[in-house]
Amino acid sequence: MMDALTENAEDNRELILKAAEERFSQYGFNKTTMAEIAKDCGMSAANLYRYFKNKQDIGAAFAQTCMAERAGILREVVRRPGLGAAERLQEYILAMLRHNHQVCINQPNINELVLHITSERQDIIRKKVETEQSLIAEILSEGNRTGEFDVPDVLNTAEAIILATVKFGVPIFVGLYPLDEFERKAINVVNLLIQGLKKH
Amino acid sequence: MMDALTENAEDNRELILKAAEERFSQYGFNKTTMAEIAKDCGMSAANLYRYFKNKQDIGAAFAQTCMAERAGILREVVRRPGLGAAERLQEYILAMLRHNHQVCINQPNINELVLHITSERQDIIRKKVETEQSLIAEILSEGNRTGEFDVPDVLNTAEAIILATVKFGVPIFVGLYPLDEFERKAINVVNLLIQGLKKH
DNA sequence: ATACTGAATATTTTATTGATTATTCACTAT
DNA sequence: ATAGTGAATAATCAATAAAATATTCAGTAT
Repeated sequence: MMDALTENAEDNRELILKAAEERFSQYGFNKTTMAEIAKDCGMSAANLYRYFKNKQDIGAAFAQTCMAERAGILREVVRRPGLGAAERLQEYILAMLRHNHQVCINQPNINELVLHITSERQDIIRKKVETEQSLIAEILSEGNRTGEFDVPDVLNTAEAIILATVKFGVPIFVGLYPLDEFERKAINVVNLLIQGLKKH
Repeated sequence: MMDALTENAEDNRELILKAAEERFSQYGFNKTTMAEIAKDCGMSAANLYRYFKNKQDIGAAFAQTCMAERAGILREVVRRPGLGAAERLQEYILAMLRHNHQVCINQPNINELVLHITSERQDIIRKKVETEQSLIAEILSEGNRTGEFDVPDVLNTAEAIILATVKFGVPIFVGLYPLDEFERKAINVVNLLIQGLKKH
């Protein structure tokens, strides 16, 4: 899979990533050194470069893990049984808002890392948006199927919903209002959107 | 009006503000000194403090001018004759997007200043949001009156529309896509919102 | 009193340097 | 060949000093 590395190479990547994640979340990206990560793995700093191009790439891998965790939480809402489409969309946005809030408040180091890395790795953002677009598309399709919604272009509409709810999923806005006010605002927006999605 | 200052005090404020605006837009906020502004006005730096509490307050006054200019552009759309409510809302958002874009591209210094000042002067932001909320409320009320819309809570809905279109009016997002793609996205979002506002 | 100034002080920015850290490389071991 | 190292180099950070700038103040003029 990785070009010139054999069998346990992937294991080594995992090992390094685990050590790095530990350090990153405890002390932040800038304050953990390659030497520290290497020591945690029982190897030399130079050897890290056999598995990752540079420190930023280790950060990027971690950022992707974080994105995947967020996607997992959102996917749970999409798959959760017993919700109507409108209800599900609202739960989805609220879950996003709460998770975003949590990470920013409780894991500022991680958040800072993700922010820093993604500012130079647009591809990670693109992939994240793509994933979340398809999750919302799933909700919309379900709504179409049950007759609750009437959405002609599911993907395009999913994109519009992401755009319209940017304020609830992006870290920079987190401090702006207390969580409960934020939830109120999110519900307002979602209700407006749902009005536009419904079959009339 | 200003507490202890007489007649031409207001004129002096204007003079200072004009000089400052010139410098700020040409060289940026940080790179213009109080001494320079003072020299442009033919007075000493110390004397500036009779008219403004400090440099930041001069910047804040300028920022408010910029906000007022933006509000003026948006107000023109709200008052423009011969538009349906839905059409007007779309024109409003597009005008906001284009103006935002313009300022960020053509006057980066000004934009930087506004960004910097408003980060420490939440009151200016609050006032801006309030103004724009009432402008959108005007559009919604008109839509209600003509029967095009059916919006029970005009102010609340105006707030939701502002939230949902944040991405088109806030400088940080400007570089994200080329203008025409941005317009396409904005139209998508507005159409979705309009669906939700319409009388059915 | 109001309007203003030059000089004094306080704060911020910039430049410089030394130390830390990331990254590369020549080399050893298997 | 692959996996690894220590040492060299390059890039970045942190501490500090020097310079520039914001702000205050004591005092002059009207």
